[in-house]
Amino acid sequence: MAEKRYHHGNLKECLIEAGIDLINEEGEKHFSLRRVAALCGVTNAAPYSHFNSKEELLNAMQNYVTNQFTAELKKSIKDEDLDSPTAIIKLGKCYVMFFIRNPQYFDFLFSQSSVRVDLNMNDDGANNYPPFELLRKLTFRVFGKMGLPQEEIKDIVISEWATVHGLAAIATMKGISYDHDWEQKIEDIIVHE
Amino acid sequence: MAEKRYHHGNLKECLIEAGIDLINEEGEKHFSLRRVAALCGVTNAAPYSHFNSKEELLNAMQNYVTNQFTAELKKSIKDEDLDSPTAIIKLGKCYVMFFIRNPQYFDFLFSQSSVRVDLNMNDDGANNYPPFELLRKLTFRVFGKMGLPQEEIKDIVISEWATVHGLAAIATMKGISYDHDWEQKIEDIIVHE
DNA sequence: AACTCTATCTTGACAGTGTAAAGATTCAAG
DNA sequence: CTTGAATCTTTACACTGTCAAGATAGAGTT
Repeated sequence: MAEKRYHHGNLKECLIEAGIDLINEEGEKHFSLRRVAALCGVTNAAPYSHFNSKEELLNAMQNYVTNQFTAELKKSIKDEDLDSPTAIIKLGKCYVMFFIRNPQYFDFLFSQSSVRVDLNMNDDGANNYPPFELLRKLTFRVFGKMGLPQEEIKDIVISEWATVHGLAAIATMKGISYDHDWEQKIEDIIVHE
Repeated sequence: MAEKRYHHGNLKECLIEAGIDLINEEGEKHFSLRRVAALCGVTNAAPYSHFNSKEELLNAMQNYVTNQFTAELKKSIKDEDLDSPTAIIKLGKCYVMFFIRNPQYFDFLFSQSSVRVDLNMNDDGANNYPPFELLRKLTFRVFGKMGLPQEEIKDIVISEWATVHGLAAIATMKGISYDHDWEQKIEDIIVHE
């Protein structure tokens, strides 16, 4: 039982994590600034010392989850041969399975999200959405080695992202019934391209 | 100037259409029952004569838009040869372009939506999400004629849906920059499979 | 034509929300 | 020890979804 102090000491991070917990347990619908504040043992307006609005806290929470997502994606290709197509398949499978394991996160991350991506792929992709950037770099590496022209690879990148993102969207829809093993089926579908 | 009558006469439909207008103009964020009621020239609690909750009105609005979406999809393959793969491409292109023309609708229809789909495709698909059902029937028709086994066609259906749904999701993200012609690119990507 | 029933809309209230302003408390630097 | 900045509380306001009670109007019956 932590003693009740005037200064919380770690409120900013506590708000972010409590907010994510709240979304996991009750859904974004029942999320509110005041409830998150209460969960951290703090009053109404305390969050405004760290965030200028509810939306800013939600953005911070999205970044937190996105970092977690990106870390898992990176780990999924850690021991793979980065010049082989199997790495792309591993990455795509991880993309979908992350949201099958955490269905709440899909809507949370992508509905009214601040994902930034240059689909023209002209610049260095520095401020692109990190999961997309992982997929983009890996795909250019693999298909570049195979001698495919840049423009064709661009189409492949978009196609790959659409496939895995679409599969994640479908798999996490609330009214979906599916008896089979997603992990297996996803691999079949990705490989089949 | 409609005279101010106690009974609106057409409130239910008026609420649905005014609600959709509100979402188109200000986004789901600023949608509220009271504002929609005001737009229809009616007070706070009037909507409760036609809907038991805010969520019920939102569902009705989603159905309204989904019907519009389904009608456009049907029209897109009206003059096509339903045994040819080109029909599938037309349908898929229409799926994506609908949301590129109406970006607000993607989040509105699919975030926390009540889409119902049996991906096992065992029953007759009677209460499946209509746009999916269009794609499913058409695909079984085309690839059935080509002699492909049922299980393989099932995978193709899911893959097709994931692709067009994913493309729509990506194309309607707020932070996406893309200089080329979506309609052309989408066709390339769908055909390439 | 008068009456009644029912669907529809209004009024007023309540708890919960995001947010702003003003004040209280603590901590760290000088 | 003092002072200033950072952090948290208190209070207040407008807005929200929802409910209960009452007002109104139209449709059907007699």
